[in-house]
Amino acid sequence: MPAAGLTKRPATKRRRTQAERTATTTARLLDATIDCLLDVGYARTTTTDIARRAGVSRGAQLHHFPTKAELVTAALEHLSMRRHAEFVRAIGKLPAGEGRTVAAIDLLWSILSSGTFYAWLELMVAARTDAGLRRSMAAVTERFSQTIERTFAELIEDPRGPGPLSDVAPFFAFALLDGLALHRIVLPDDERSARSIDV
Amino acid sequence: MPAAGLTKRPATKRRRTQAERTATTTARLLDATIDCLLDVGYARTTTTDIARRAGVSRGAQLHHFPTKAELVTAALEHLSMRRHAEFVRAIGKLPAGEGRTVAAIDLLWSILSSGTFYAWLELMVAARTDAGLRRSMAAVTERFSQTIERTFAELIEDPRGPGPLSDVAPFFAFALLDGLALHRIVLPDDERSARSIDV
DNA sequence: ATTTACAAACAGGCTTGACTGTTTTTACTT
DNA sequence: AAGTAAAAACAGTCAAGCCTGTTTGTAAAT
Repeated sequence: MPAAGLTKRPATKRRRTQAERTATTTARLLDATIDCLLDVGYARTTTTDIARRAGVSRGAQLHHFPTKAELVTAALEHLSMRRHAEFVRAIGKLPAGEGRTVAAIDLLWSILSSGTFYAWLELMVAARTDAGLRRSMAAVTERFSQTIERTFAELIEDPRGPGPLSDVAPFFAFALLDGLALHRIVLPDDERSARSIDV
Repeated sequence: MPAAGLTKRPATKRRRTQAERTATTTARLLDATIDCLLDVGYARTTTTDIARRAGVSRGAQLHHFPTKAELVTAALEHLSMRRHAEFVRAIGKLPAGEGRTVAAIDLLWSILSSGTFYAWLELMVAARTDAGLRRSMAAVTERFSQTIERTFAELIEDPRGPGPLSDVAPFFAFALLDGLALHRIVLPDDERSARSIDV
């Protein structure tokens, strides 16, 4: 075995390991894919454009993601991670007081209003007519929802124990907020009063 | 001038008037457009495919709708009509009793679950990244919502008069149902219990 | 006679994935 | 420890196919 320092890190040239190279290239591609979804929507998202935005050659792109479907699926996972990270990060900032439920809803709303929601929406709608994508989507969404709901459940349990409604409440809240975010595409921000009615 | 009977209707040959021809052709094109949106989604909807489904030649299509944008916009109007017609038709079947509110919500839900909702959704999402389409969409959606809300308002006014919440209630209900319909893309029908919580 | 509806071929542009070649990293051998 | 073979990452070009909108031509209605 050679000196560890030489094979792993020549110090002067800093040659990157394969895993590192793969990681950066794929990350750039996935970020670019999501950016593309946000900017031009799924319909006009092209692999060429993605590669250009990522600053990655077409060859490299096709090497890591042979088909567009694989790229999109991977981007979906990536997106889910991002949404989850956003959520977890924001959770930490929650006030410990009693108005936590309202704060949590507001928090959820701010996340849903952010770009990642619309990227998710683009994929969601595309999934409706794409069986393969729909399967991936269902799995990812399922995991994401469970995580969020679990967090919510342990966050809120003050009011009279687990009633018959407490299990549908998160689902309810999610649907409502998603619906509001959906309408916001064509509506400027008004009627936010509807937001204050919750749980 | 020839005999009126001849110009208008030769009886034996039944030559169709220009207006009739236009009407049938455009109707077929618009229906085909919506079918296409439902089947393959906005991303894979092509004008060629629409013409093929409609059984209309490409030339005829381009004659009536010079560009894809015009076709889609027209289809949007057409779709709005259809949704409204569905709603009005269903309204007539409402029981006159006291449980009308719940019945109305159920009604709304059945409409939103139907195909027209998903066609609307496809256009909605596409509109997010298409300024022109978004304008049309906003106008149509606005009109549609107003009609529905007005109907709802005169339908329900039993509980303690117009409170501060009564104006946002329809908006609230719409957002909730849209959100539920959205989730239904990847989820089979469960948690419909959330539906029974309303107004 | 003129306008409108319909038909069909076509050109230009764009997208996807295949293909060929080059550089960098890892694994293996001695 | 060094050298070499294999594998992986990367680069760029290309062809086939598709989509949109144009153009040219024909039939029917006013």
